[in-house]
Amino acid sequence: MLRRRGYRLTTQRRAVLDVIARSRDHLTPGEIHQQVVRRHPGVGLVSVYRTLALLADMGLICEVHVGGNCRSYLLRRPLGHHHHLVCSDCGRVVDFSDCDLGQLEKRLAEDTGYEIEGHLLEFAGRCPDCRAATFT
Amino acid sequence: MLRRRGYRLTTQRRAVLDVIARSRDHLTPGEIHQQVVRRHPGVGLVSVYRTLALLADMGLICEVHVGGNCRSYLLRRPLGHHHHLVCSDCGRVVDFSDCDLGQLEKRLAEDTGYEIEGHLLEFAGRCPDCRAATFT
DNA sequence: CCAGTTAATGAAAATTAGTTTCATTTGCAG
DNA sequence: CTGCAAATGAAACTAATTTTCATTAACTGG
Ligand SMILES: [Mn+2]
Ligand SMILES: [Mn+2]
Ligand SMILES: [Zn+2]
Ligand SMILES: [Zn+2]
Repeated sequence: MLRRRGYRLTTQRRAVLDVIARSRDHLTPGEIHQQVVRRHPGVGLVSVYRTLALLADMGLICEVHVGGNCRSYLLRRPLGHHHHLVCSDCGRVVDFSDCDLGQLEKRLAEDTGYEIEGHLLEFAGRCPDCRAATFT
Repeated sequence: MLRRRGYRLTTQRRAVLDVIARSRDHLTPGEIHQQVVRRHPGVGLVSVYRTLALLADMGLICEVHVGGNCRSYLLRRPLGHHHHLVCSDCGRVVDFSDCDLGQLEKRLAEDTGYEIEGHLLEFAGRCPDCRAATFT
């Protein structure tokens, strides 16, 4: 796949991909680097970052948004359970409450054996203002 | 609300909350600090961080998970559009593909005027293994 | 209102994460 | 093979976040 897009197939890229493919967990760049170095000492953390950017860009790896790593906050307007629709251009946020995921949640719980505790749902899009601005 | 939970109502906490409440955007700790300092010079960035942690903990503010700030990756197993169910204990990830949000997406688009481009959906829960481990 | 207690703060250092630069290496097309 | 551009690693650099600790100030009880 890398080749097909004109990227070179280097040992470091192989190694990073190998670690990610082997693991069932999600790993941070640091963790990936640690594992890479075991077999390939000398591989730099920089290359791990570069490879991850590349792979994410190509859609070969997924990001997981667990926990409070993401730092961007706003007031909780409706105080209860709700979700966000965020403008990908200006960042404006609209809240909404009806997500109706109970059906899906129940099925997932049955299929996987997980005891589901909650969910994160966010839509991204372009707000009316930003859309208008484009056609000016 | 702070008082009710036994926390002191300090000027810095007021200030942070005030900035967040005023703004319609989501703000990073740094941005919040900048605005706080305008009216209250001398307030430390540290306090902003501490206050944010507190408020998030109490559920008074929302996090927004936009963009690639979160660094945790795993191989994209099903290559197409899909979502994650993450164990909140050990981090194990299950992929699933049927999210059926078209209905909601359409309604949101109509109600808000946003041109919706995509969504992020993640469930959190405890995997069978971790659940079993509890009852040992 | 006042003093005492103790949670909360700010300065500074320490840690951690991520990016940039640049000389050197290496994959790969020819 | 050879040559060259892409990719790498070391190191410096920037930015974000946490820890430590002496000082301050919010609240409690009188
Ligand atoms: Mn919200
Ligand atoms: Mn996935
Ligand atoms: Zn917008
Ligand atoms: Zn688990």
